[in-house]
Amino acid sequence: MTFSEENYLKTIYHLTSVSDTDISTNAIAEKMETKASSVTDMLKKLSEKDLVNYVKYQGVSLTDKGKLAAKMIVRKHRLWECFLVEKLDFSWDEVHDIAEQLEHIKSEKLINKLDDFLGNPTEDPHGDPIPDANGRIIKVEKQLLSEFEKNQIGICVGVKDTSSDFLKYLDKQEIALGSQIEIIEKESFDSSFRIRVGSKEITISNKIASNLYIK
Amino acid sequence: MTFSEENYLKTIYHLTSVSDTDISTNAIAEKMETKASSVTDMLKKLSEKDLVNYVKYQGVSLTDKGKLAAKMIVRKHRLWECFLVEKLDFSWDEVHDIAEQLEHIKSEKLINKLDDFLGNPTEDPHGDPIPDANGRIIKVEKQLLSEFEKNQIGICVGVKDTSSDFLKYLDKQEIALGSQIEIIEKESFDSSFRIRVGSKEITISNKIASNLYIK
DNA sequence: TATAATTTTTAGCTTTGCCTAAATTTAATT
DNA sequence: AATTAAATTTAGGCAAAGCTAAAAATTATA
Ligand SMILES: [Mn+2]
Ligand SMILES: [Mn+2]
Ligand SMILES: [Mn+2]
Ligand SMILES: [Mn+2]
Repeated sequence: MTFSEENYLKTIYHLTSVSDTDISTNAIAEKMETKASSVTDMLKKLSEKDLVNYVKYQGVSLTDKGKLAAKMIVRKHRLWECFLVEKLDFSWDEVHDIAEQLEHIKSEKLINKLDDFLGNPTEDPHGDPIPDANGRIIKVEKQLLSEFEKNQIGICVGVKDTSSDFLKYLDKQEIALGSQIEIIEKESFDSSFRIRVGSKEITISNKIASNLYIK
Repeated sequence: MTFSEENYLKTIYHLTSVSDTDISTNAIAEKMETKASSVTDMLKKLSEKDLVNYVKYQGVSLTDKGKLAAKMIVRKHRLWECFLVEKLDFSWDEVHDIAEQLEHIKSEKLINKLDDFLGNPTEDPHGDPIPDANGRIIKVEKQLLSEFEKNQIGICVGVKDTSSDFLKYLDKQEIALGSQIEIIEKESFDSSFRIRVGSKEITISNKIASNLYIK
């Protein structure tokens, strides 16, 4: 499987986890920052290999084979992110781009040994679940902070947006995975939040609150 | 720089370290298991980028820029091999192919952090030197076992052939880096050797002796 | 329902890296 | 020195993965 094929599978997998309906050519093109015509070409190729169910003009979905392949790539991506943060002392906003490269390294043995070396983590540095060697995922119940109400208290367990900008903003506000967050006030006008993080009280916009997972 | 360009540079670098004259198109083609015409194409491209000095029909050599780039690839290759053996518990005959992939991961920061994580090793699992971040190499004097004479004693510090087959043979004979080797007898007829490794006495062919570095 | 807008596919072109076969240059032998 | 052999390059093609522009299908709207 080529890098490009792997990237398409991963993109379809991620898009599926949001909507669960068939994925459109344009949605894939947008996410991959490529052209719809290029996507069509690749869908034919993936279909030929039984990795996706593709019906002209009707969108695409992963076959079981394709879903497993996608999960294995996600597994590699997230395990490498763990490695970078926990062993090499990278910060969580630096690891994604490097993991985008490392996820394409081909060796079952390598990834399983890496898994053991890291102590078989179930989540990556952004709170996303890591599929095991069989593709099984432990789902953790979590809600967006934006869905919380006044006086509720929770623990930050993940981020939806994993962009470097957002993660650095969280660092600045001293919000990290494991931080306790208490809703002090919810401003009805702009849906911003007044929250307590540790000992500090800060105000965050609704956009921020919509990208923080709380449990 | 593409994977292919990197592989060509690395190959030219390795061929140079053997002969130090200009490298022929055919030599590169043979080592890379490709065709001479493909090599010619790539040499033009590398020349265009000032990575090699290339004169039609006259062979090729690395420019300073090309040599440094090659060393950085070798550095990555060997550091990853160290990682695989020392941290993930791979054996020395399993790591080369995986390192062939890992050496193409692009991130200065990654490789320097990996270097530190491993304790800044100066040699890889096969006894080959690891260039530092500036491309400097600590050369260790070493001779081939085949050049040794009767009654000489030395320590095995490297292997010339790094094929899995040869390394597995050495494992079977319990010869490893650091093993003490004593020449008991040198058979003049076939240039084979009777040697003592640790407490055992074994006979090895000249071919084996010509692939073991001793100090 | 007919037309317009949007989405998707097809057709044809580009680049990279490889190939085979033919031409050219260099090296080795009469 | 002329011829033969070997090495190298050129010419022309192919597959992967991308692109633009045009055609076709689907969806939305008047
Ligand atoms: Mn990531
Ligand atoms: Mn992640
Ligand atoms: Mn190696
Ligand atoms: Mn090595």
